[in-house]
Amino acid sequence: MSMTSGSRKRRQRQDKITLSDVAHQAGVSAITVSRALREPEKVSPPLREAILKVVEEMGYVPDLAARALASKNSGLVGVMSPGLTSHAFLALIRGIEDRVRSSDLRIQYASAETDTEDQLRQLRFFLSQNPAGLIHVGQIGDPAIDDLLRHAPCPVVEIMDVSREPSDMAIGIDHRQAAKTATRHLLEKGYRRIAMLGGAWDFRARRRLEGFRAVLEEAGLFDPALVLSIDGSTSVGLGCHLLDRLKSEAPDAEAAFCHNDDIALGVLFECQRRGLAVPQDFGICGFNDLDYAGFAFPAITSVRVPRYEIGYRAVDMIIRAAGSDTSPTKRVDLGYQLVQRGSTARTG
Amino acid sequence: MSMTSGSRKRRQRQDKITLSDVAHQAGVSAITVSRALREPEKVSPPLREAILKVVEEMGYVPDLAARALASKNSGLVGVMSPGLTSHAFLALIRGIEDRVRSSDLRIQYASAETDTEDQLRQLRFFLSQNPAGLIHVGQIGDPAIDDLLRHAPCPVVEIMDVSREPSDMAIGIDHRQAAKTATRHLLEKGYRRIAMLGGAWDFRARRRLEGFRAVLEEAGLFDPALVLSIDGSTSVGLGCHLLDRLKSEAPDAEAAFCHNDDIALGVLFECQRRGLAVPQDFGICGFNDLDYAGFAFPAITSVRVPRYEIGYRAVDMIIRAAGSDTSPTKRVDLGYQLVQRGSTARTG
DNA sequence: CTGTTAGCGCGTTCAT
DNA sequence: ATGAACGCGCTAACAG
Repeated sequence: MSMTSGSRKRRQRQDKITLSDVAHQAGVSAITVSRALREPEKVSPPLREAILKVVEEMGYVPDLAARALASKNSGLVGVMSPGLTSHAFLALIRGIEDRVRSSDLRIQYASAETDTEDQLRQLRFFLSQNPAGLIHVGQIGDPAIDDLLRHAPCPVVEIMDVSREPSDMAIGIDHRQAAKTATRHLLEKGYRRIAMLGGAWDFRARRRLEGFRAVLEEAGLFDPALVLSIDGSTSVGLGCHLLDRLKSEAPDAEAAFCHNDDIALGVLFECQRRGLAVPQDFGICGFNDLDYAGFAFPAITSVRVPRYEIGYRAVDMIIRAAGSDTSPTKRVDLGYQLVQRGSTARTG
Repeated sequence: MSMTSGSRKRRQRQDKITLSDVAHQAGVSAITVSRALREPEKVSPPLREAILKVVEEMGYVPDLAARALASKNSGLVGVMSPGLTSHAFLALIRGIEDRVRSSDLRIQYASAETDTEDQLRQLRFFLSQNPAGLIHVGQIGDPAIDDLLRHAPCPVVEIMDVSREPSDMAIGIDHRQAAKTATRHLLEKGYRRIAMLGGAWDFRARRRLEGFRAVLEEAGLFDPALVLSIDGSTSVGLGCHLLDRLKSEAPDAEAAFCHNDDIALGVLFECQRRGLAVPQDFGICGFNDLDYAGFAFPAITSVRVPRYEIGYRAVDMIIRAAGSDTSPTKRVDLGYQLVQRGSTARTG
């Protein structure tokens, strides 16, 4: 046909249109075009319209690198977490994007691995872009990461858990308390040999284990043999595997507080496979209250975490922190909610 | 205590360390430090080490905006898709990140909404950063988006489906063929009244519908009343809802080819709730083969898509396209695999 | 192998 | 309300 797409593209790269191209065409100076774009109210209406028309015609697109360099303001907010792509973060990301849409900020995600080295790599990478803010899924305990966050030259919001003093700001829930509520619920339903099944023991999972353990110890029912997990990421398959292990190591186990809903779902399937009736023979409580929890059969009791709101307000906190000098709220606990469903609805 | 974190941070922003700070300290010129960092082999070993030591001591971090501006090379690859956070893209993102790790590229994700306007917004945003490449989950049909991609001044890889001529390059599978295979499988298992249950009819879903329809029409079994969907994103809950509707509108329906595994799982749950035996009374085939498909009870038949490899090789294609002038492979079909499991294992 | 010069495209500052 | 000069931090191109 015509020339290859490759050469066409290469050519285009050369004729990049700059601010002064537009200015020249419109018969004004570059700075006026710049203002017409960023601070329209500072340019007289007729001129403004004329400029915007030229911008449109020429297909001018501002160069964000140049803008960031000149203004020392990248407008970039970095969001970082291991396993950011997990189902549980979907609502979080929606919240973030919704809040960002009406601002001039932009978001960049980094789905780091769980190891410290990779997280540091990603953090440094954000820092090299003069970020306007950082959102970090507190998963820490690592002093090197803490240190980097504490010295970051921008607002930092640690999200999901608020049970400890944040480097800068934090928003989320108290995972220790949430676990207590869930565990008490299982006790109230008459379960006694209660297990905790989970995956990687990140910071939040450890907090939940603390809550779980505290409640059961108070009741004189805690048994470390009922706490099962393996390293690595959680999955439905892992839930199946853990129930298997649990029932072979402790056949009398009669309920499980699960690390998340994926695990809970796996446990449910494995119960079905083994002919264990849920909730009569075995009770299941998940965590996060993902969309499917309410639709499983039986529906899965879970702990609802306000993930959308956490994301929305995390961005909000960054905007506020950048805006005013008055020190804003540093720690926000949004609370959780135990959603009781069929998987723990044992009667008698 | 001491001063607030806010003022501390503000101070830090001022003492940003630049290349010439390091150069001064090390007693060399700025460009030499720059080279020591980017092209170490061009600097004599002793000098290089001395410089890197100073870099380390001063905590110098390169400014990517300045680098991008000066070199006209941002090294940024934009990944864009509606619903990027869905469970199905987890493996894709892993593949992308794994390939990128050994390169000097960096990834930025944009999880656009499904509407054209938002997608255009995100695309323009990428383009304003001089991207080194674009990865787009072909979901199109929209001429405005096609046009933007075609004229992008960088390599563009459309991923997931390869059933049509790409703007630039494409890698994925043929969704039409995949649907044919799945539908034939249901026929072979003896199902006759076969439904297609889905969510948003994006490009790939439409392709699958074509394949589904072609096979059933050939068998004289296609019935438009058995194609059910609603607008909006898919979910387990939607799967439940659709089975409900299906059984009330067409009580004799005996199998479903589902838009994805989420829908399939919802259908499975709803069957359980209704006391419909799977696979005897009702057969279920999903799509994607997410991790849980193999662990459900019964395990769910699904179509495995090589998502990890698609991500990995998409980045690879961008790197190759940027590297050589020889025009590389434009369209790569990675193939799919029907994974037969219990949910369609009807005997007789 | 190392340094000098020049400028990437834009926004800030200060003038008009 | 508009513009001129300058520099952000870095690297390309050339020089030595």
